[in-house]
Amino acid sequence: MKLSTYNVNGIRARLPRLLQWLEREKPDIVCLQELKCADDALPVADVEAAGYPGVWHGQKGFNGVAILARGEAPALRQVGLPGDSDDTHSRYIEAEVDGLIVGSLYLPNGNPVGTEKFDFKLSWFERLIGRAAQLLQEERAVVLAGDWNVVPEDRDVFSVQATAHDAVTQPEAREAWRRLVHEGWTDALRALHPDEPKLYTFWDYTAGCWQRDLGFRLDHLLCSPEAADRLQGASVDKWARGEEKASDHAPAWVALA
DNA sequence: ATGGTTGAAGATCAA
Repeated sequence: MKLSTYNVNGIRARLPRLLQWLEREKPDIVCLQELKCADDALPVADVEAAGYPGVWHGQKGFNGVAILARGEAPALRQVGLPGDSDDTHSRYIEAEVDGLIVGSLYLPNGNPVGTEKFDFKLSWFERLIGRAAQLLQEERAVVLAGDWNVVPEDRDVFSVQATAHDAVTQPEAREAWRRLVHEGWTDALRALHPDEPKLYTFWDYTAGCWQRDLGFRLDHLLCSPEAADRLQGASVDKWARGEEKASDHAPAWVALA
């Protein structure tokens, strides 16, 4: 079973690329982020026609997450994270597919540091950690996949110096990430590629970053112990970033037994 | 030269 996560950066603008990627890679389960599209404007019929029914949590303008499954509709478990009645962002959706619990998440970017946006990032992260703890208590196979907007370690970004003031490298965000991982989650990409320096999943559109391979590792798949026991592979579909009209993120995936 | 690009919205914001 192959589970992929893909920040599409606008599903309507990206639909041809998304359908091309689904056809080529044939993932069994797909977590999408940054739909940037209201629920009533989502290209649900096109995605279903490609063989992927899904559960969707759209939002006009920005955010938006979904979970797709090949051939069978995911069973929706939860939309949004509890704990903040003022949070109107569509950044979390959770479903069950073929016995696997799947969360698709888009953690707030948090730039610029020192603003309420960064505070929101950290508070949202705490709410996610709370949900993750509940999931671990179920002692089932769970994968939390998405755009975490966190660079876990210095080696996961092209330049520490150039990104020193970016919200994705801040110590507070990394501390939250480590605290979550240490609860018992496996960072699948890093676990299966412990010595690979460039596990990048995002390359900025500007300044020729893609052409020069100046990337970030921002998209992660965290596996519960029951899912980690089934880990057979994990990688990045880097080719997708090089296509015409590509998202600035590449899909990342895990293969589970 | 404080640069560069993209998407969605709408005359900017978020990334």
